Amino acid sequence: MSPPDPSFAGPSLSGVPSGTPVLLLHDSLSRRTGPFAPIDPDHVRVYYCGPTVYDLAHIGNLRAMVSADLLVRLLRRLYPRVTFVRNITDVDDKINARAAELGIPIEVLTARTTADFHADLTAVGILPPDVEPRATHHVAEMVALIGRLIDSGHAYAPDGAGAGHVLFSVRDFSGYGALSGRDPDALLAGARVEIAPYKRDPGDFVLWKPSEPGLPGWASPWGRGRPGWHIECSAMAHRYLGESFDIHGGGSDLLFPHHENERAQSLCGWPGSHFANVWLHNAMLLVDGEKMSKSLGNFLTVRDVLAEAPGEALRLLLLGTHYRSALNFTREALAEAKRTLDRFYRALARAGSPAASGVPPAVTACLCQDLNAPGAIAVMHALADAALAGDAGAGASLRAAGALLGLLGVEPDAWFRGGGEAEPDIEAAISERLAARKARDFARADAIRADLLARGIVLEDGAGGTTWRRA
RNA sequence: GGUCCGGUGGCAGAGUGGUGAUGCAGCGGACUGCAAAUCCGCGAAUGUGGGUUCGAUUCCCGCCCGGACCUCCA
Repeated sequence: MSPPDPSFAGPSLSGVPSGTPVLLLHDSLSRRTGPFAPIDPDHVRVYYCGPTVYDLAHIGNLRAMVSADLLVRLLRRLYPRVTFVRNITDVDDKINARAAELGIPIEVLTARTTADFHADLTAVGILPPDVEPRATHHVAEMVALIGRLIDSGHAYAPDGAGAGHVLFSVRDFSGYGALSGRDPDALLAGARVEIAPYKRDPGDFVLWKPSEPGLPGWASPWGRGRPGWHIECSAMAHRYLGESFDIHGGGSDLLFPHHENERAQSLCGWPGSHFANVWLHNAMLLVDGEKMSKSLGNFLTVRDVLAEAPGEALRLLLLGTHYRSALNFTREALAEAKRTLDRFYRALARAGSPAASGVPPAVTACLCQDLNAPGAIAVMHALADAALAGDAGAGASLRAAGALLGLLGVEPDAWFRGGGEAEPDIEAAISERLAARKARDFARADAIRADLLARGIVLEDGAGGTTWRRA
């Protein structure tokens, strides 16, 4: 069976210039995969939920970020302008608790965690968003939105025991539950709903709550307080992307309640708007078959993994499973991803430094099929085969394909030899081994090779002499 | 219990109403002093029972199994 034909241009719609593939995306709201039609084809607008900055990012968090990065990279190739907004949640009870636990100011914790987050994302080739709003910088917008919701009867500020709170009334939004496929009545049966006596309905959720002295708080019409979790995304998405925008994404665990509530707030706050036209949700990442989460304590941080393998290998591993399928992380798969990159870089080295190439249509076509990155990687394998056989053009195509996927960004030499101990020592050992081989002292030659291997250096005897690389 | 998603070779993992990609592993061979890398070749899969169809891995229903969500979560 032959690999996908690299000349295949993919599906196209009439009226669209031939050769321009149509992007198909799976929308969580409609539960269908269909053509993506931007509100403004000249300016695509995307919002993704970013991290709550109280702890190091784990590789499950990273999966959502890589999924978003792939989407945005593809959109930038297909459309002239893309605005990608990804927030930082820097006001949250977990943050307050962690800062108190560590005995450090909240601002120190959030600043440090944000910096760590950025470093981790950079290490796996994730490009920064166009706007990265922080919740604490947008409290005014949240207060304004809450005011609109109260004025329109979608939210209420209870008296008595609930004084200082503002709650969203799920009963006053007929579309509640549509995104997550839930019947509002059925939700009431949920045992984990916090039953507060001041709620009109057990499903009502907090928009604003009073803040104790010593904890972050802002003045508001309802007294000093702090925002609930969901309101920030509604407020910030509106500020930077408008009432209606194209794509909203995040992990599938955010579908309910977070995204359901965001949607309710925004649709009620700006009647007639659509909020997000398409909802994208990536499936969970598992470790040893179990969902990894901060609450379960079984999580691997991005740093844990980067200590074992290059960031690019982790990225390839994450891209190797379609974003809507569960991904079970294993060390074996991480090692395999690293070896795959070895082969790709070997192919690039073999192909030399040819002129720049466009992204192979087959790669774009795969990605346009609801971000089928595994399919795109399969095409890259075929290109690597051709490049290894001496096809310089295939090498250029491989590099271009890698660029679209955020891979193969360094030179082969840096990939194989970057970092580590000084090279003169290695070269000297190779010279000594060469002399031994010429003298047919293979025991000595093999001892030198074994010694280098123990230090992480692999020797390869080729027609052009002996080369080395780091294992 | 409710809602949703999924079960593809030893493993990972795509696509598809008409004899099932790709990678890893395995086996045989070439090359090599031996390796490494590379190349050639080989074997290997659609959970289960029905239905629709000329034909189902694909569409529909039941069953079994797994996962996610059901107000901390990416």
